[in-house]
Amino acid sequence: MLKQKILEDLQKTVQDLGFPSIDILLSISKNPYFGDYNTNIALQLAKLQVSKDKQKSEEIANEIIRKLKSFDFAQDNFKEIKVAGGGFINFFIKDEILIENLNPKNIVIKKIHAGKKIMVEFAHPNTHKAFHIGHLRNISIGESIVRLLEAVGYNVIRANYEGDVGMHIAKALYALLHISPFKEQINKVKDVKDRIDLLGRAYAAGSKEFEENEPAKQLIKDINFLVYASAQRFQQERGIKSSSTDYMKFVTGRTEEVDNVFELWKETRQWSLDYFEAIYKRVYTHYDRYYFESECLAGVDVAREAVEKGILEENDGAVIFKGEKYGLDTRVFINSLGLPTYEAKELALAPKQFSEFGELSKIVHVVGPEQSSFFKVTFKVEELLDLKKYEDKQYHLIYGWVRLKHGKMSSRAGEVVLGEWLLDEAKKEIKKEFPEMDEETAEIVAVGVVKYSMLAFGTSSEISFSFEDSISLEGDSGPYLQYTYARAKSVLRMANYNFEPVLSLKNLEKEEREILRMIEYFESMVEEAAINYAPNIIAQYLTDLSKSYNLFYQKHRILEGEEKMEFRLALSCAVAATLKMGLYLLGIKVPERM
RNA sequence: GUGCCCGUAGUUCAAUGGACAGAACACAUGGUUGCGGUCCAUGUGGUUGGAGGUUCGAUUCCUCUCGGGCACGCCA
Repeated sequence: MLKQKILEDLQKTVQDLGFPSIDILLSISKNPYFGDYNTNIALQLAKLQVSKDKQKSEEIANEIIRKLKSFDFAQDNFKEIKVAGGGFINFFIKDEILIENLNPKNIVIKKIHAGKKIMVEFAHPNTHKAFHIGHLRNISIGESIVRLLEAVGYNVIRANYEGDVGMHIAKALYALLHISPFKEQINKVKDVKDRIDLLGRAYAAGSKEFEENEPAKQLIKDINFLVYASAQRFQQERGIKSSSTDYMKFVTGRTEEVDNVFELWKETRQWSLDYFEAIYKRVYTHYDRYYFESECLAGVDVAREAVEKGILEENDGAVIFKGEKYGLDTRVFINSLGLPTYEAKELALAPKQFSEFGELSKIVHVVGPEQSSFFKVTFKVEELLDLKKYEDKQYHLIYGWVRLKHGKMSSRAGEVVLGEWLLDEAKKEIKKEFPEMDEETAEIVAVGVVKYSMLAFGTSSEISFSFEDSISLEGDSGPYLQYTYARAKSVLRMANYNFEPVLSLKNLEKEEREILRMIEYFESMVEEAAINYAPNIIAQYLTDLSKSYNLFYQKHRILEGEEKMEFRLALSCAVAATLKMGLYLLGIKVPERM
């Protein structure tokens, strides 16, 4: 974990030598031939000078090295610092320094961002609708980012914004109120799953009617107003400021249904929330704050204020933002009926988020790419409303779509692949593959399979999920990492290892040193992954670490020879600890046996 | 029509303007009956969609172009 210190010394060196101050990039070396760390700083500095020939950057590199070597730190930690490749500076760490990393108390991540508070908003499923594999990826990413940020010291607030008003709900409620057999089944379903199943079928039936049946369509629109009225009543009962709008005046048909709709909305909304809660638990997630669209109806009032300030404008009876002069899209905040759109609700949400937990350094919204235009516009409007409060404080973290590789996209819900189905299916496949495995381990591996597949790629890239690849113990997969962990633990068990590392050893084998290098990099990998919101960096790192360990395992015997054995057990212990911590950062559990 | 994202080995994906573009899967050859079996090694495989430009240096930045996805005043 020398990176930070090397950077500090480089900074000081550059300053002492009178070079212009620049951002110093210290990279880990993929190839040990280029040392353990390297920097291109001399090339960068040469660029800033008049002369551009190669000789110059090598001269600068040598000058830097000479100065660097005068510091105690360099004397103590490196067996060599040398220039190569026309100006790169390569750092070779002393073996005994690397070995110190085996001490468990050295495998820690410095909380360099301590004191900062950040909100990560993720999951956001809509009630009355399916929880699909996209939500699963969203949660996998969100949960991992939360853990990464916590690891580097952030105080993280976990938030979830769930849609509990809108047309999709009106469609489901319509079917539950007016279509057989749904209306008869409402009082019969008691189990969470049966209830969610009924909601899914009701939503499908309601959507169909909305498309095909004109009178039904009108009725559904009325129910939508009643849902808004219900949400308003619900929040007022709990003392939350709602909008000043009287939704009842929009209802064209019978308004006496309002009590029915209110009760039904409240009841079925809770069904969804109970179901979601079970899934959150299954994938090891929880939230500090659940936000609901129903508590953001006052966004219409914020939007109206924005009209008075000249930020939004009225147009054809609606309230819109003309984005053209900012290079953005035009978007509707209040529709011509007077209902807030998603945009207006966001204007009510943001002030809540920024006021409830004290000073936030940022809010990260984990949301799909299709919302890109939406966020650009709402962020801009919020900045226009209060620049100091919102500038650079919000980030839309895009996550890509999930498809199935051998794509039967069908599931019980019809159009989408359910998240729970994917978890269950993964578990089934694992049990088929490992008949001896106990239930608890199978569940841990199944969640690991799904989560790893969701995290191993860049967050914004679309992924195609393949059971075959994901479940494989070979190569790039969750089980491969879990297996490596279990294997290391098995050896430690067998040796009754007492976790007291041996910190001296001469003549490291190549494979041993390679593992030590990997462990040396762990901390900076975590920092990099946290800053860039990139769990895939950790996934890739853990795979590399596992590969190094398995190679070593194959070539050398651990339980053999006094001194070697102690060292190799310490090495195995450190690998296991790093794997466990790394997998924790991905939101994946490790089985002690598998 | 406008804007955003993507295009890299047969396949799935990496690579903050840097060293020979890296892994995994698949394929070929070989090692290991062990501490844990589904482990390991080596090899084959690339005009980074195409054409220009900037740079000592471009997968990365700029322009054009082809192909795919998404969004763009009354959904969430």
